[in-house]
Amino acid sequence: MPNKTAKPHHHGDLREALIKSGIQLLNEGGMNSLTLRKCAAAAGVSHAAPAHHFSGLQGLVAAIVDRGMAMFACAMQKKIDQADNEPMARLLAMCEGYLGFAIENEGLAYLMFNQKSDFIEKKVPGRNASVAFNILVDSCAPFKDGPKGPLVTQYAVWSLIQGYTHLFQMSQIKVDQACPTVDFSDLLAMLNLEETSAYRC
Amino acid sequence: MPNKTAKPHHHGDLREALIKSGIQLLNEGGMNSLTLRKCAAAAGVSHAAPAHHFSGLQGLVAAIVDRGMAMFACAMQKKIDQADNEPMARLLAMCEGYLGFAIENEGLAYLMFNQKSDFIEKKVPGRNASVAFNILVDSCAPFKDGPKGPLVTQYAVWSLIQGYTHLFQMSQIKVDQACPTVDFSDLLAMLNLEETSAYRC
DNA sequence: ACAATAATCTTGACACTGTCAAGACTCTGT
DNA sequence: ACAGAGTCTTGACAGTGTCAAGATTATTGT
Repeated sequence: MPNKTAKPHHHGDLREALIKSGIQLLNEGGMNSLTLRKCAAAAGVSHAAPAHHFSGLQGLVAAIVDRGMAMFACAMQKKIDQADNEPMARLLAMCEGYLGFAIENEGLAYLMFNQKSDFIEKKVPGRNASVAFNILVDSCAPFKDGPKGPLVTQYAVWSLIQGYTHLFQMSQIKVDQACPTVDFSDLLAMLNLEETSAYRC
Repeated sequence: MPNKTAKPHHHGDLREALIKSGIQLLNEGGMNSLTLRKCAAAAGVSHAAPAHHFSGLQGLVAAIVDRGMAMFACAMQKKIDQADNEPMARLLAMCEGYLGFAIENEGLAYLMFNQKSDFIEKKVPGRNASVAFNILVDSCAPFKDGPKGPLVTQYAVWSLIQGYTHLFQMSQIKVDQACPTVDFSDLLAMLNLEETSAYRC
């Protein structure tokens, strides 16, 4: 009879374990620490085992990105829910969730935000990526459309927060001691955002 | 006597050749195509030769980034020089140079923009990176400072163009057929930029 | 219940990578 | 001319992703 206390031949939930190991490796040692073999080792499994759950490294990355997107969406939504029920406060909260997630999950966020999306070619972005994207869209919805529709507002906010996050990650935004700190609310305040006359819900 | 037509033992300008090969590899096959051994092969030299010119792969990358920054600064300056002598036109031109460079040198730009800068720790960013950064600063100079000084304007513009470029590179901005194209001028127009009353030169 | 099949994991191999050490070649300055 | 510095080659090593073959376990059909 099989000894249940000893290591069983089947892991049980290797796929999940590999994703978790991968995220941990990412956040501990950055992009270059994410390795199929290290994930396998962390899960206590041989180096070729992951191949049966993901199509190579690319497959594992895709799964990790999808998982990350779920966490990302959660982080933003949580901030939004804590904010005042007022469009600008909620938009800022969304952005703070965006940045906060990137800071707290540096390696993971780097991986996520540097994935070429299949948005155009396959028209099928990851499920959780869509959830995250919709949070951004919804946060922008209460504001007046630009001359070319709502996309202008969305892209402006997205570009601004993504750029700020990116510069932050690349340590190009100095958190200086001398001059007053420039935080994201200062940048957001520079955007010409007008709320639509009527609150919709 | 040495036969000059045959391959000489000394390359002549290996350092330069490696940088050029590296940039070509980057723009042809993206980040994962940049390899010390491939650069060496492209320069017709053994796999360990590069070590005498750069401190490993990291050193080659640093040199390539520095070279890229020079090209980047050129691209922006060229656009600025072609623009009307008017602050907003020049700012937009700078941004178009920024984006244009990233599009024309996809792999190189990706590498450059994803390098963690030593701006804070070593206080010494690459020489050419400073040149490029100063072009951005100068382009923002004619506009009124935010409540916290000129940094707000700089970071707003930088974040916006960097974010837009990044999203573009990641194919997250759809160049759609149905809805009117959102280009960067639309986003820049959303920024609250007021020129200072007096033109300074 | 039991055999066939599928799923899961291991082992071993391969090509490719960066890096190092040792040595061979070539140029330069004196 | 010669010594030394600079430049490049060769060979080796540990990691890496990926594949193929096989061993082990779970599931399914009858």
